[in-house]
Amino acid sequence: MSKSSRRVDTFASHYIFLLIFFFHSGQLAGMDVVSPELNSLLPDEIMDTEAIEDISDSQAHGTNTQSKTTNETTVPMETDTSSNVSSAENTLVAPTSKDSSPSSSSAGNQITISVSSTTSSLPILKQSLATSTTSTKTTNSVSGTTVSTGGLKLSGPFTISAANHQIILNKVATAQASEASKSSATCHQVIKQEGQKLLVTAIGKSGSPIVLQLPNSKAPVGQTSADPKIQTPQFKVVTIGGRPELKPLVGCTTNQMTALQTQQLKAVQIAKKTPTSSAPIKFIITKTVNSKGASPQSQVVAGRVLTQTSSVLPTKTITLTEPIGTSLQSIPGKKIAISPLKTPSKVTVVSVASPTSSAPPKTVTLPVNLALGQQILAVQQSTSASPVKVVSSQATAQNIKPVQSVAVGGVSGSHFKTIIPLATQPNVQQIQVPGSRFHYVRLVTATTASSTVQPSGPSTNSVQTAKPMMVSTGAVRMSVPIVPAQSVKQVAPKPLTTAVQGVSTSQTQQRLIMPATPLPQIQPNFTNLPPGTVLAPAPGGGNVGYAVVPAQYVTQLQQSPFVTLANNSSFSASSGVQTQARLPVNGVSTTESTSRPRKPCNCTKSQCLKLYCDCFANGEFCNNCNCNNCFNNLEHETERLKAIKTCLDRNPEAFKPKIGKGKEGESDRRHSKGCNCKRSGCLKNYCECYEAKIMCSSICKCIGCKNFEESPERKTLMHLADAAEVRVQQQTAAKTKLSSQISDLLMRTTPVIPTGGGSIPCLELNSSAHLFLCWFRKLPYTFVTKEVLEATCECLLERAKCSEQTLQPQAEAERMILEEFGHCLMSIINSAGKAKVDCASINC
DNA sequence: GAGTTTGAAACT
DNA sequence: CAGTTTCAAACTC
Repeated sequence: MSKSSRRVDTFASHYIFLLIFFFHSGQLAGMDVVSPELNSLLPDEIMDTEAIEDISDSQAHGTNTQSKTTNETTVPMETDTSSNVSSAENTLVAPTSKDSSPSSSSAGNQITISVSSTTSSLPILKQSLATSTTSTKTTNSVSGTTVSTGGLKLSGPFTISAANHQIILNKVATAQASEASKSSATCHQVIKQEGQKLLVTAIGKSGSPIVLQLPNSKAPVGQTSADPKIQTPQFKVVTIGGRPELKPLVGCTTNQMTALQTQQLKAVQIAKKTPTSSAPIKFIITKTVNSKGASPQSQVVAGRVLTQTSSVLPTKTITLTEPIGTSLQSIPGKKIAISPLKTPSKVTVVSVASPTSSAPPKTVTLPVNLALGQQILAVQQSTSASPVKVVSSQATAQNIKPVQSVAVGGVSGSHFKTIIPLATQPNVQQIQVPGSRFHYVRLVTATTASSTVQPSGPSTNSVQTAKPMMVSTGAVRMSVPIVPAQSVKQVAPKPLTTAVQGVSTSQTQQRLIMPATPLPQIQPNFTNLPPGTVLAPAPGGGNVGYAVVPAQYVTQLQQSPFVTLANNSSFSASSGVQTQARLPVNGVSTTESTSRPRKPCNCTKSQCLKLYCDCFANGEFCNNCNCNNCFNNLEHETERLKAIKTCLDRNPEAFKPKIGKGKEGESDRRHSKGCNCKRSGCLKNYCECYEAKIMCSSICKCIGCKNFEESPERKTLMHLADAAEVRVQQQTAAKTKLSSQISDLLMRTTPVIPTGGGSIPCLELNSSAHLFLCWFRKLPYTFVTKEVLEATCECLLERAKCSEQTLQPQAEAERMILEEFGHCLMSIINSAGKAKVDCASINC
């Protein structure tokens, strides 16, 4: 188990944020804007009954706490702001690749920031880097830094608070948009590639956009000037609801790397080597949240206080590699503590290091995967004015379509910038909650077609799950049950034709959640959504949407190199996914996926959009099912969303697990509603309680229930079931043993052809004799009876004695024995053939 | 595999 | 909320 994995087990309260930016090279322009409505659709809290219960109150209290949590080092929650930076293993890997491979060429624009549990090779940001102090009590945070190594620079108001075990990407500080536009390029966060691709995000109160700039191949790396003029007309930068009251950006200059910064970078590298404290770093990426009634400068995620980074903080440079097919995940307007994990969440920015970059790649652990061309989300409001600049050093020219960035401010006061892709290529931004059974996928559908496929960066992120986490955003609390000690790996080594990358699948459950299409009327109560939900894009449902996508689906997308979105304006992968249901759920945890195999449904009339359908009820897409007229797929996302809404309207807890914890003193597991059995005695699988292998409880309304502890019928059934199970096991074991014995016997009976002379000539058979012997064994035993064998052996022994008495040489003796053996066999064969003929004649 | 039984979900 | 209908899984033959 990796170091990080152990940490996961140790630090269940640490959250890992995985932000994945999907960026298709051809789709750099294909950025989607997340509308406020969509943001409103984002679950304020995702709660699981068990998870909530599992979440001790101690953690629950910390969710809203802010600055005071800084001193709570003992609490493994996000409130823990222990200043031990060394422990923080947040690596931001920004490899820049010049990979000109066809697949990569398109992907070249991708910048992936992924949470990686692997700490080995990645540089670590240490607390030492974060020398700045935030306005809040939170300390040891680095914000508004520009991280650049080599060609790519990531500069902007992101805060890395190693001390808090948090890495926060801050949106641009409150600088007004106009100022931002006018301000020096440093204030803009521009991703510019070859001068054609510019992604601008105006996240945060400040109007200053965050620009990920892919530097022109010819352009010197590190050139981060975000001159709006330079921004090609291909990109429209729209500031999003910058607040006038926001503080001006400070330290926007990203191009300049102060000596202090350099030292910090070094410190980071050093930090990697230094043993870290046990406390994991929590990485939190939050979009600006409406600060109604709340301090705009501080945000609490999962009990942790996210504070604005002070502008004083020196900028950090993070090298980012471009073509990383990953998705940035963030829920705009919502704070998400994605990983409740105890494990230190690492955020790895995986980039293909461009050979041109002289500077060695710097890694900053960030729980985020960034893919250029994707939305930049989850930016915490920060007082720091320093923008984040991301410059890709990709030298390969890429066809990038114009991108519009649209200001989406004004919703609940939340301010965030989003990038609107003009390409229709759907992008999936996967939000991974490591260790949790949830998969959050943000689907961004481009409006323009872009067929290029980007291979996902060979980044592997493994994160182990921990206990259920609770995340609070402002007044919102989100708790996510997490499968204990399950490792979540993100493997995107394969070049994928789809934009989906960075799959994590430790899930044991897959549940659905959100509408993929901007359906304002559909606002499911995510609180009631079952665990294992996945947010995914809806193919036909508009530009941007959140779809509830089974994690399996995501996995399939990632794993399947055959899924292609090319030339498809819609998310055609859905069909492909469905047809690929047999693919392993994920390459990582196949066992898990098989641990809970879902039966294929057989729905015929419900279109799999009612709770009759188990797939739908479990928030899963139908996969390899036998259903007819199935609408439980991405192709019918609209209908599906409506159905979800209908179900939730009818029963807000429709998608909650039915089996939850019972009252105190009762069994740990009980049916949430109880059964209503009348004729089955609750001893058949008709009964949901019995099916769940739990006894009926007081809330059941069953008649003639026999599913209680002392029930003799139940005991009998249990015994029978146990006996049957034992019998099956025994049979299986017997079969296995028999097979092994047969194999072993065959191996033993196979004569060994000696290489040298043997003392027993008759056993030394040449290859011909060996083959003959094999054939002999295949003779019907009726012809090779014991008597026949004895007679044969006697003949052979007699021949051997004769040879021995006549003092014949060994070779001659062997020959004589073999001849005798041949005679014997011929006799047997003749007898067999004769018998066969006789039998045939009789049958005739 | 077809038909029956069963109980949850959906409907009224 | 109760009664009825619909539905698909579980079960039986």
